[in-house]
Amino acid sequence: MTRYNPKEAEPRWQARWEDGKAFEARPDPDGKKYREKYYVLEMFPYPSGRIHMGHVRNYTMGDIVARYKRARGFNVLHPMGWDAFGMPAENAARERGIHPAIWTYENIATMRGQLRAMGLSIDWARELATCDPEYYGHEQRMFLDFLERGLAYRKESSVNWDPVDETVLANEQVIDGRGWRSGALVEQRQLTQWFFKITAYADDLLTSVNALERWPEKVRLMQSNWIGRSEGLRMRFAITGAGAKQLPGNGELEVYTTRHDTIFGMSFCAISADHPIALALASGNPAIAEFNKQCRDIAGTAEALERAEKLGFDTGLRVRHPFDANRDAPIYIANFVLMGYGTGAIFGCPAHDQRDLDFARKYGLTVLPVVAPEGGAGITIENDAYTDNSDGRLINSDFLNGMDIAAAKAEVAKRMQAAGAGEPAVTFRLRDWGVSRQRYWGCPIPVIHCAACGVVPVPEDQLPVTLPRDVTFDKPGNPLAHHPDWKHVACPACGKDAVRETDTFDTFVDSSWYFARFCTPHAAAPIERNEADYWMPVDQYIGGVEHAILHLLYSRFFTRAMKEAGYARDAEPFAGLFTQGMVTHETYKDETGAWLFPEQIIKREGGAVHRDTGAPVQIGKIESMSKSKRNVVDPEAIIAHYGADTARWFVVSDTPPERDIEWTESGIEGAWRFTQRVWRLVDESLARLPAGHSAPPIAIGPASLAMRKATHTAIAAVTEDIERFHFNRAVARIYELSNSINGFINQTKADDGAGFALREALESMILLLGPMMPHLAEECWAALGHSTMLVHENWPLADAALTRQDQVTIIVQVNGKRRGELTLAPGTANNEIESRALAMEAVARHMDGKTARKVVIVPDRIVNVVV
RNA sequence: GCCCGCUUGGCGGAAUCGGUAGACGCAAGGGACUUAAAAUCCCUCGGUCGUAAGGCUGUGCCGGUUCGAGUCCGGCAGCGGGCACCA
Repeated sequence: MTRYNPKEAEPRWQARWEDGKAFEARPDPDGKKYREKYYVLEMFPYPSGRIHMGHVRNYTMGDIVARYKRARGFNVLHPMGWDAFGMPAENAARERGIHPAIWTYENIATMRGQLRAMGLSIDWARELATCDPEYYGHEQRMFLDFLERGLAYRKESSVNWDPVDETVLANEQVIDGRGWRSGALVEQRQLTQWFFKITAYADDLLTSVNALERWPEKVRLMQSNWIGRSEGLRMRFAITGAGAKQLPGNGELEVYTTRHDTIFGMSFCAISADHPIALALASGNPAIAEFNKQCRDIAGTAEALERAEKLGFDTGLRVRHPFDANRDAPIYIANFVLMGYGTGAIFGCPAHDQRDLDFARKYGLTVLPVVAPEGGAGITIENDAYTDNSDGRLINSDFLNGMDIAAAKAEVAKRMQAAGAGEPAVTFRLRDWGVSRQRYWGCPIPVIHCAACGVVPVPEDQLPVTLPRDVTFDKPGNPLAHHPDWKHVACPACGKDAVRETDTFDTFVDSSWYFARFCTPHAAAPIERNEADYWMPVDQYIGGVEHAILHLLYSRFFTRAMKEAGYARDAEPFAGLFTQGMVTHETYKDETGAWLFPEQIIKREGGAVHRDTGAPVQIGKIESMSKSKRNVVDPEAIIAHYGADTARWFVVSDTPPERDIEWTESGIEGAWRFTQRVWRLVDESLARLPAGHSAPPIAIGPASLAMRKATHTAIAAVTEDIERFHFNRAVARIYELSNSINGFINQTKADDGAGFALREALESMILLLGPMMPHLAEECWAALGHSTMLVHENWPLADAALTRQDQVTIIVQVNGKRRGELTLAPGTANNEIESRALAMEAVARHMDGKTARKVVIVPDRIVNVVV
């Protein structure tokens, strides 16, 4: 008996696949139209240095789909690339003095080797890295097209500014109001930045997401909530008193509300600290200026905001109630009103909005309930606003009294419209996408700023605008801005001295179109439509849920923009999406509370000890693998020890792919045992197998027939499970088949057709596990006497005649409780089933001498005698 | 706070349409082979009563619909995720 040695076999098969260009994707092969395309893509990795188990899981799933679809006759595109721009490369430069490009390309080389060792069926000829000018030059080109179409624009916007590092921080880089690296207090700064007009597609992005049937419901919902459509009324109130006309808005305050039914409960209006009126007032009033600044500083830090008290500043201005000339309400500047949403101004109805209520209580404003719950005995408001917006009738509201909420809304909208003081409005939560980053390691934004001509696009023949290589990271701020000469250029329009834009793109821009570039990765244009139209959209996209909103939404926007600029046929990039769960592991701490790596501990009965010192180890929670908690297992070490197939098998066994999986030592051991078991089954069978391609035997014995049935049942089940992404179930079905084969081999006598049945069973099992364990499958396939590679084989087909059961077990119940079973031919008539059931001793016993009141029969399944 | 999801043996999980709850794997226990170990193979494995046959009970908790509920409906609890002054 020989043992399977993955260390030797895996590189050998990888080389053979490569030599045979087995995974090279060609559009429309042989000029024929009958092979349907299938584009499977996993989210490309950031080249951090080494692959982690999350990558192994993600890429194994994608590879299963790719190999399966290939075997089903599809023309499969399965590429790989690198999301290669981003901060860690600059951090490495600052900390270790290594150039971002060197660091990045070294990491790519390492990780490419690791991915290759996994035996993924990838078309490496299409590999790309976003930090390559060959890639980002096309991005710049498309940006200029977007600019021309008004899909990209510049505006001033406030950012989190770290005054020590002289850099803009993302929200998640601000911790307790301080920069994550410098620890300096973060300020809000107004900067002119580039934006993509994603809001232009807000409605389309929202309605279309619901049509993406092959996306998880959860992701569609998250996107819907993120876009956040609301229907309401925009209305204008007259500001009373002298001088009102001089204010922005020409004497009117425009507010947006979705609760116009509560207009009679209005006790104040509030405007944002950035509202034009607030800004106008601030210029003549230091107290207001100070208050506005305070609001902005709080707004910068998400955490502080959470507990922040409602604060207001009474402007002294008042608005007249639109339906009651005798009523008016004060205008406050309030810290909880956002300039970026609606009109930046609201009317406050404390009785029916919690924020308004908190504010009103603090400043002693009137709280008048105007909606009472249906059929209720009146309403009083203490500390909780009545915010139900579907159940209730209007009170204290003049002509609205007695109406339900919907009717009251309609009535108010009608009257405001008639008065020319309001109109229905749809508002989105979604904001335009700010893409400027004050960093070096990103795609340069291809524009030039000229004192005379303004913003001038870099002419096409000067693209790509490449990053200068000679940069220093010895001082804070953006190295591109510090570079002695890179930014100084002649204005393309007038020829005078001008400067380049030194901001680079958010790396989400790079990942918003890489899937399209994969279709024609070497084209001179960003996209070659003929080929791209053939491959796009991605049929199956696979990645982590953490990208459920931003990456996927940005890609959906970008594809729409590309379509508008003529680079794409379809608006939606990803027809099918699967979000896989994370890989978790137990955590370990020593006596001092320091985290320990899994390989530093030994498990003992009831606990664990340190491998070297023998000191007790505390076993902590099972958490997502992370370097900081040291609960990581290195894929390279696992592959070196067990081989790629075992690792691949483990990450799809037992746990449904969308859920978090726990990595365990015993789990990988179990997978390893199965790897060897498959080889052994094949190896031990060789002596008793007939040659390949023999016809089914004319006579077949009962054991061999049962084997054939088990084989075809497994084929049918595994096929369906892979189609539905139930890899863990497919694995279970393959285990069952291997158990059947093992039993078949171990039985003493071989009946008619045994050799044929055994070969069929083994070959089917090998074909079925091929997508999961491709190297082992090739090795077995060759051992079974095949000279061609398994990657070129077709997927096995289940013979319906062999998956049909010829005996069914019918459960016999009395009053819904299981009392026995009948084994009958499928399709047995109901009266036959009934009489057989009633004849059973166990049934008679539990009927207790009573007569059957009713007999419920589900053919081939169950019979229930009710007494 | 709002929205969404989940809850099944010691563990991961299976049960596609309301019809045998616990497939398959892991762990555990017993046995075979072996000088021994490893590897491998066989058996047992929700709880409980019983020598057994066979009962009873059991899918987070309470209630409902149904001949029949892990599955459907209502309520509650716990865990997880998303959003979070979005008017």
